[in-house]
Amino acid sequence: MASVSSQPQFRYTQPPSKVLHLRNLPWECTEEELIELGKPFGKVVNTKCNVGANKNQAFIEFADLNQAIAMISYYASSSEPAQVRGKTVYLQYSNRQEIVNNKTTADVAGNVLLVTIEGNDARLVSIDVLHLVFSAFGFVHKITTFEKTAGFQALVQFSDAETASSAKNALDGRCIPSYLLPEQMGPCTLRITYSAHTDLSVKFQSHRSRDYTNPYLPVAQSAIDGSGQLAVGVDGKKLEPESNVLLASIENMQYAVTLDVLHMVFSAFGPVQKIAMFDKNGGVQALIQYPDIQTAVVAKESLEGHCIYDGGFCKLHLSYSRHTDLSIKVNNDRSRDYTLQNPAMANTQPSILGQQPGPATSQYGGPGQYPPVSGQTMMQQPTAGWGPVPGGPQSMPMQMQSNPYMSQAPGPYQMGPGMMQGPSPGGLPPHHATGRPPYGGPGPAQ
DNA sequence: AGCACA
Repeated sequence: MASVSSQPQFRYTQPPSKVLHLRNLPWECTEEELIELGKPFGKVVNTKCNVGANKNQAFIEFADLNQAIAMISYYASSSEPAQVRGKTVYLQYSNRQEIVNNKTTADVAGNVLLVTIEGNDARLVSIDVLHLVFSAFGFVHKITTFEKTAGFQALVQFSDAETASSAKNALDGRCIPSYLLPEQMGPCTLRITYSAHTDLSVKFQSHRSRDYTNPYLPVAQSAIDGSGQLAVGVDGKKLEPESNVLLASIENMQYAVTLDVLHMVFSAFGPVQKIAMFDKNGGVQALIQYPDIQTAVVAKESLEGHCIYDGGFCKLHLSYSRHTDLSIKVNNDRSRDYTLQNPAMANTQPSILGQQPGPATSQYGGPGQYPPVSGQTMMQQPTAGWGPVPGGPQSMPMQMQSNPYMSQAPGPYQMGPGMMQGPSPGGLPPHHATGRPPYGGPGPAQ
């Protein structure tokens, strides 16, 4: 009755192979257990575990066919079945002749994790947020971040593979909690595999790499803040990947935000060297380049979360760019290099706008001062001035300055150092604290 | 308990 012409379905009909197929394995059987099982019969040259939908199958490949035959023969006549952790394992010849591509480093557990951050804003995830997230599982020794075709990735080094495994198991496929991210950011999913690395090489503390084990490691220039202090701490406390280039995204852009508007807004804090605008994720973003980091820091601290126009319109979100020098190919309505037409102005010459073509010329065609940062000045904008953001993080320093109630307080000096950078040698005076216009120093240019 | 695409 039984036809012998059909595909072999029973183990007795499988032709011998040096690859054995195992089933009914315990959950997450390890390679070591498979090797132990096969070792009495010959040399195990390859294995693959966690095969199949239930992850309870595996393959063992012997160096020689006779070794596979020996194992099958033994258990075919043995009163004791093959077992792993006390669980009976069923063996048969595999219908494959070799195990393909098994255990190539990537899924061998190690102390270093390769983390891919997925999401539109993945590259805005700071190394500090990553540190915070992974520190929940144990001491994080080092983190490096980098950009690959796979996206924004990080290597996270733990003491040992056990700690790394617990972090991987808990975090793989999960999103970074939104409260750790800037509010406009979309979800960021973590994809985690083991890295083949065991010890990362971190030469500097910087916005893209950290060594939390070495307090004496030199700090990269890009990670030093305006007061010359470390913006990074080996304890991971106060950390900002500061840059002289700001990335601005504009939320709720009910009104057109032009290059000139941005230039005026950001010039309040110092000379703007370059601006590049572009569309991203259906919104508008811009990169604004200052000559130095401290100016960018002040601008970011002052403007973050605030709106260009009253009513919550055109809310600014600022982060530090990884750029340090923008490449402006052409001056147009989306990008401009303000240093080209008058190189001197980057340091001293405030009358930028008067030399620019375009509609903004009329705004500051006169005295050539950087616009003082006050509500009044901002009100010159088409519809409104700077408005406090409803429910925003804090009120604007410049509004505090013009607030009559504030005059009773001992001035802006009560504001913590976090609100603005203190004057540093050759740096930007805290204009919105003192009431002086920025760059109103000796010999204001006319 | 019955053959893998990472």
